[in-house]
Amino acid sequence: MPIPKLKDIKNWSVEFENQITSIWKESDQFAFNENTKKKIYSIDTPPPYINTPIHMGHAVTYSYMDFFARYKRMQGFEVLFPLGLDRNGLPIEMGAEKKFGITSFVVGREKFIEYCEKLLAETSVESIDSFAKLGISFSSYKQGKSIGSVYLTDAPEYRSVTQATFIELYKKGLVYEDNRINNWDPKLRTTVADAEIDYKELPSNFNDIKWKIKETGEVVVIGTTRPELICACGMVIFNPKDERYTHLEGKTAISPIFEEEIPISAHPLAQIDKGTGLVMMCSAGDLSDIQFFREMGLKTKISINQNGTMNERAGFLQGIKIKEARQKIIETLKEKGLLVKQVPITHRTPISERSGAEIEFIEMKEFYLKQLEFKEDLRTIAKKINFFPPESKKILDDWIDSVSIDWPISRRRYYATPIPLWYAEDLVALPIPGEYHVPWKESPQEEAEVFKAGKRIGIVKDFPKTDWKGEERVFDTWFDSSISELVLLKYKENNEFFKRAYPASLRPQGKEIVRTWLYYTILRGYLETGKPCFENTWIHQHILDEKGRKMSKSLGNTIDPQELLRDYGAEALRLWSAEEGDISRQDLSCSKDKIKAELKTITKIINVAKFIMQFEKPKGKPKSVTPLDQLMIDYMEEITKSTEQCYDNYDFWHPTLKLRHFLWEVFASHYLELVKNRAYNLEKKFSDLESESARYTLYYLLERYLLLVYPVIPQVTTVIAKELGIEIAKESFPKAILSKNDGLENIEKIMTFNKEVWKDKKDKNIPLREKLSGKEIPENLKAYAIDLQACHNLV
RNA sequence: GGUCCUGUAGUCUAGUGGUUACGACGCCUCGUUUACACCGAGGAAAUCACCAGUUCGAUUCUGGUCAGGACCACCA
Repeated sequence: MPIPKLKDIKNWSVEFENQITSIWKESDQFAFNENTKKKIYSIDTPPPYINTPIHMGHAVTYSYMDFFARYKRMQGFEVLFPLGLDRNGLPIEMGAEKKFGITSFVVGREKFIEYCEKLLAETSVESIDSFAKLGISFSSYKQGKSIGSVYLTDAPEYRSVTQATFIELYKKGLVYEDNRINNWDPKLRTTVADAEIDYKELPSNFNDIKWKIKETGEVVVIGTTRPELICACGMVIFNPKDERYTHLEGKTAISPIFEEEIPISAHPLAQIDKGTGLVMMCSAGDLSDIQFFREMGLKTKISINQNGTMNERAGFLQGIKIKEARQKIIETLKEKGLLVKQVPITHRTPISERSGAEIEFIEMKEFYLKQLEFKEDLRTIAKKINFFPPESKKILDDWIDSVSIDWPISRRRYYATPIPLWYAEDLVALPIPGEYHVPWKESPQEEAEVFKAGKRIGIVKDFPKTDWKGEERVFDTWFDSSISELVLLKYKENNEFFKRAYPASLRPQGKEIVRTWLYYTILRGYLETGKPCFENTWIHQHILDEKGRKMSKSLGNTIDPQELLRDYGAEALRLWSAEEGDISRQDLSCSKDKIKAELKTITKIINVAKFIMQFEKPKGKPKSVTPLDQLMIDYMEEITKSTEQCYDNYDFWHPTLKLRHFLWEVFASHYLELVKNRAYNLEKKFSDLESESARYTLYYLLERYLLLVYPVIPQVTTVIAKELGIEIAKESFPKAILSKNDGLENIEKIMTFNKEVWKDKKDKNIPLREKLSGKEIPENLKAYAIDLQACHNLV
C-alpha cells in the first residue's frame, strides 16, 4: 500500500501509520554503511528481554533513542542504531519452567536447554513489531552478519566474544577461583551477585537462649533470629561500652546443645539495646557476619548445604531444611529449658531479586573477576564520560565506592554462556578464542592451550591420553551484556572498524541498572581497551501511572503500549513522550487522555500544511519581504537555534514545548489569520510582491517547522514533506541564521492587539469579518498595519 | 540509619526576589468564522506543603518540620 496523500487525510489515523511503518520496517533505509566517510555515531541500545512484550518504559525510552538517532543523522552522522535482543539467563529459564511446567535440574541440562530454545522460538515477534510500529529507525530489523543487524545475546557469535574476553582475562591473571562465602539462592541453586539481592522486612522471632561461661559457670542469655546456626557460631561479642558484660572479655562461652567452646570479645558491632546485647557471630548468618569473620580472621564454620539443608556440622539437624531445623532446635531448646523467651520481630531479610528465595550464605568455589584493584581507575575513566543529566553520575560514583568484593562471574545455571575451560587433575585447558565453545558436552580443541599452576605447558594435542572434563558452570548474564558495545562495534572481528568506531557514542539506559549494566560495561571496556567505552551516557528515570505510582501487575495500573499504539498511534505516543517532561530528570506520569490529546496537534499540523499548500509556492525568495513576515522568519531562526542547543544535550522536551506553543498560539492563531488576506489577495488590495512575500514566508515557516519536529514525529512530517518535494529523512538539520532583529517582543504585542480586537467584536456582537471602527493601531505596531487592518477589517 | 531528589488549580506540570503565577488534560458557557468542531471565543478552579529567618518585599533564597520517592547500608 502506498503512503497516503495529504489531500486524502482528514484525520491522522493509525491506519496510515501502519502503512508507513510497515514500509519502513522492510526498507532498510537506515542501514548502516560501514564504508561511510561520515563520522560514526553509535548507540549502544539496551537489548530488551524477548520473552515479554514491551512495556511503557520501553516504548517511551526507545522513542527517545529514536529522537537521538534521527537528529544525529540530520547532523550528518552515520548512525549505528542496532536492535538487540537479550535472550540469556534466568528470565528465559524461569519462562521455560513456567510455560512447560518443568524444573531445570530435574529434566537435565541438555533437555532443559531445548525447552529454553523452544520457548525462544515460540516467543512471538511482538516486541519487534511494536518497535516497528513506533517508527523506531533501527539500522535494521533483520538478523544478519552486517554491522547494525539485529543481534541476539545468545547467538554463538555473541557468546564467542564473551568467551574470548574471558580467555584473555584468564590469561592475564584477572580471573581467579576462590573458596568464599557466597550469596546462595537455594531455590535457583546458584550464587548471586550483591546487586541481585533485595531486602524485605519479614516476620521472625528473636530467641533468647541460655549459654554457659566456661570459666565462671555463670549463665548468659544471647538473642538470635537464627538458632539453627548455633553450630556455626565462631565468636560471641558485646559492645565495648556495655558494662553488663565487660567482665566476659577473653572468657569462653559454651554453646548450648553442641557444647562448643566459643571465644568472647568486645566489638562495636554489637548494639547495647539490641536483643540482650550479646551477639553470636555465625559464618552463615548474613553479610555482616561474613564481613566480621573476614575481619577477625576466624575460620568459617559451614553448616548449610547447597540445597538448603543442614550438613553434618549441624549434628542432629543434619539433612533437615533450614526453616525446619530452626523449628526443631527451638523445640529441643525448650525441652532442655534453655529457651528463655521468644519475641516476634520483623527482620530485614536478604531476598533473591529473581526467585524471591531467602538468601543463604555458604562457602563454595566460584570464579571471580578482579575489580577492587581497578576502583580508582574506574573513577578516572568515569570522569571522561559525559553524563546526561550530569547529576546521574553520582549513582555510579556511589556504587563504585561501595563495591567491596570482586565480581563473582560464575553461575550454576543452564541457559547462558558456558565458561570455556576443561580440567584434568591439575591441568586446565583454555581454548583458542574466536569460536563458540560448549565444554560441558564437547571435548577441547586439539590446539587448546594447557596450563598448570598458571603456567602454559603446551597444547591439548601434547596430552593424548588425558581425560578432559568440561567446565559446567556458566557466566553471570551481566558478563555477557557488559560487552554489548564491544560486540556492536565488531571487537575482535573487524579491527579496522573497531579502531575507528570505539568508544561508542552513546549509552542510553535506566537509572536502576547503573550499578550493573553501566558499571560492569565500564569495567569490562576498561579491561579490554584501557579507555572509556562511551563518550556519552544518557540516564533516564521511570514511567509511572496516571497518579504517579509505579506500574505493577499487582496494582493493576499497567498501561499497555500496544494498546496505545492501536488506539492513538505512534506519533501521538512519541509526541506525548517528548512533551510530558524530561525523562532524564524526572519520572513521567502516563495519562491516556493526554496521549490521545496529542492527536490534536498532529491534526493541527496537517491542517496548517493543507492550508498553506493550497497556495502556489513562490520560486525562490522574493526581492523583499514585509516587516511582519520578516519578524516571523527571525522568530523561527531563534527557535531553530534554541532547538539545536537543546537537542545537542539530549533535551527534546523544552524544544517540543516551544514548538507546540509556536504552532498553536503564534503561527496558527495569529500569523495565519493576519496573512490570509494577503496570501489570497482576491481583492487585489496588496501588491504582487506583498502577496508573494506572504506565500513565501508561509512555506518557509512550514518547511522549517517540519525539519525541527521530524525527529520526534517522523511519520506526519515525512508525509507532508514528501508533497513539498522534500525527502525529509535525508535532510540536514537547519543552521539558524540569527538576525539582529530585536523586535521579537512585537510578536507578543501583535497577539495582545489581536485578542483585544476579537474581544471587542465579541462584546459588541460584531461578526469577526465585519468592520470595526474606532480601534487605533498602536504606534509600535504601525509597521504591521496593512495586515492588522485587513485581518480585522478596521476602518 | 545514611545520601539525594521532589512537594505549584481535580490531575500533570512551567516559571520567577517585586503589579492580576505559564500551560496541558479534564470541567462549564457561548459560537457552525470559508485550513482545522480533533475548531474558535470566553469562564470557574492554586492561602505556589507547613513553620521560622534573610529582605522594603519570598511561591522563588536560608534553616527546620511534615509528606512522598529513589539509591545506599553490618541489625545478631
